Amino acid sequence: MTKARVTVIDIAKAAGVSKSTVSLVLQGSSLVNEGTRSKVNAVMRELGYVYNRGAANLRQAGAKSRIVGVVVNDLTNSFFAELAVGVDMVVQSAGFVQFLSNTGESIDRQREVVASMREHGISGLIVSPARATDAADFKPLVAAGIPVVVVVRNLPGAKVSSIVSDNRAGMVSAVRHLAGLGHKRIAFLGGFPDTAVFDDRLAGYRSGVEAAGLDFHEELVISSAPSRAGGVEAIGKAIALGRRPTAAVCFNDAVAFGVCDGLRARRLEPGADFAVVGFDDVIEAQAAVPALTTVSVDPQGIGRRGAQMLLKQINAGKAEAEAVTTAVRLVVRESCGAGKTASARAGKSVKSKQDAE
Amino acid sequence: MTKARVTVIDIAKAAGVSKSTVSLVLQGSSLVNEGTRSKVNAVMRELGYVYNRGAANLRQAGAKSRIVGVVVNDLTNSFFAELAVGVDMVVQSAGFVQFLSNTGESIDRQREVVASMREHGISGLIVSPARATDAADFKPLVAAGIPVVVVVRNLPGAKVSSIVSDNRAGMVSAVRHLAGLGHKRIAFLGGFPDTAVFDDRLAGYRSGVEAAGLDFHEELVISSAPSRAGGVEAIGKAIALGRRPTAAVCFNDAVAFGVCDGLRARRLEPGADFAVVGFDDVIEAQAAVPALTTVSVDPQGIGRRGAQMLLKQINAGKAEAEAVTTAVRLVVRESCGAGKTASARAGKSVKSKQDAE
DNA sequence: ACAATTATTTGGAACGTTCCAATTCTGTCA
DNA sequence: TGACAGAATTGGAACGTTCCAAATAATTGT
Repeated sequence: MTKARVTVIDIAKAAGVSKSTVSLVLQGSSLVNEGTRSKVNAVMRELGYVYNRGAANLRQAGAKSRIVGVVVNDLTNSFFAELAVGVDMVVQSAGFVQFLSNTGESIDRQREVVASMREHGISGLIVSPARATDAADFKPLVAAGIPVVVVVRNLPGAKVSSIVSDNRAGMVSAVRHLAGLGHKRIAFLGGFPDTAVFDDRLAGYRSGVEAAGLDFHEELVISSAPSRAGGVEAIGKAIALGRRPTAAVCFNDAVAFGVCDGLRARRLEPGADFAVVGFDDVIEAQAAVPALTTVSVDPQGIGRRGAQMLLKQINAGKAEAEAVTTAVRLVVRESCGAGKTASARAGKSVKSKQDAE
Repeated sequence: MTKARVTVIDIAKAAGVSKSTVSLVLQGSSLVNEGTRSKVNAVMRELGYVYNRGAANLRQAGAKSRIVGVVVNDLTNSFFAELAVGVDMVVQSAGFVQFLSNTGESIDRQREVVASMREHGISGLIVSPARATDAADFKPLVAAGIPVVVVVRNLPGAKVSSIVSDNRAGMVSAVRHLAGLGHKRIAFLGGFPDTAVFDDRLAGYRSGVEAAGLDFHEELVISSAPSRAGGVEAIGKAIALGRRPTAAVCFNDAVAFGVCDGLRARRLEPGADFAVVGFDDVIEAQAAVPALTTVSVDPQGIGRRGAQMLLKQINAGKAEAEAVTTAVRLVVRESCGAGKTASARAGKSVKSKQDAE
């Protein structure tokens, strides 16, 4: 129960050196004699000294606080939780620590947390922006020389780095797979049309359809909330169609699960009676029955990659914005009807390959 | 692209007042004249001032940095992700910000992140300790007057607050439910025996069994890793038993899912041929087929509650440790064989009630 | 109009660190 | 031995805020 906090001056006094020397030791400078260094270290341990990073980066103005901010729009979604874990891994082993906040798609909340993070002097920010985020919102940050990396959702006008998955290519391969299984009418289900991610995935769907020599039908594109409930709704409309589709690619896995629910409610078995393909490859995808065929995007990898990019920019002082899109791959399981029969070894993922049943 | 950071002094100069006055405004003091206040605020907005919290809490020594540290052992597990979201909610709306780190059950990592958080001057810590955490590890923190709240896993010897779910009662009600369905041989599957949580749940199982007038058989307790794979393993051993059980309560949901896998591999249908009950109620529980009957612990609620407790202690200066255990409730779905037949409306949770089929 | 209050405002002096310039200590070499 | 280079150390002065005591301005009562 020591009263006052032990400071660098206390250490200096106890070790019989000056505070400057202690500071030097703290920074691992090579200027200090080996003997003094170990003595100082010993005293620090003995007195239970804890470094005061706040004071430090008050002095080294504007420099490195070793804090990175991480803002995600929905931590409840395991996709983002994985992403955060990825970020944490590289950030942590670089000696940084992460401020993590959840916006729950609230743009106000987002503004608040970003402001708060700024006050705390973050040296960089990784953000998966809430829907309808204004690109200008991050202007002040970059103007202040704080690197920003946008992940998962692109932010059209902003001059910041971004890293998004290859939504287009993912959908193309999903459609190609279904077409290879003989499907002629393939629907695109779910998602809000006002987002960049939706546009990309839809574009991929369209070019996949055309590449397969099929016709693109407007009516087969049915948008809905990107949720399980949305999926139920979308498949309902799809089935009500005059010429109903026999397969669907879904905006994301949540929608795909909803589609499966909707199918079963109509006594149709996903996989056998109707092919379903998701997008994201959330952890539940391989656990579900039938296991979901889906486009895997490796959120943790995105997190790691984004963190690396950010750290690079932090260290470089000021790097210019770069935009990378990460590869995705189709993981064929059961819900598309192509997988081997359900076995206890569910979850064994198979590289995209058109092994028709 | 302003060069230097704008400080309280710049504001003072521009507004024609002293820095002290600006500081007063910043803290919302009632001492300052309404006119000056609004003028200062205007100037701040105009110059794009950002508060430097680091400098501030350097001065108000040891006081409030408005940062709380959150350390979880496995963020990938949606249980903990939800918990983090719960914490974030209350912490955020109290004007705090959270440092979140993931230990991945590594005790070294845990030590590192806690140290790092301390250097950053957190004003409190919420931690779900990694397995085999030494109670003494948090001694320095509390000695320094930093409140610590342990969640989910108890830390026997430590003089810190804790909030854990009522593991015992949960298991009692699970067993009671199964017994009410007519099961006579109920197994306890999964989990590592060296943890406090395991002990509690096992104790609950035992007293549930005895309360139902059944005999406790050592052989029906089969431990394993608390994972899906562990569940597969455990059910394998259970089935190999001379007199095999007809139902099982599982250490957690992951184990329960593994048990279902293992049953299906042996052509047994969970729910119909063998009753399975989990623990935790992770989000996948209601999505799975069959939907998992499980003990719901509301991780988000624990997060909220823990955060409130922590904030209370932070504000109180120094509150003594309190230990709370939160109520749990059995959610009856399909995997125990008691649920209504699987419908599209899966996920409708039912309050524990012995509605035998 | 004057003292007595009360309402505002204000210069330093901290807080714990890092940086700079300057100092003291070693040897070493002529 | 004295000069000199290099190694090791050191005393302030910052950094941007808050706090304190004290000063100034505005208001009141008489």
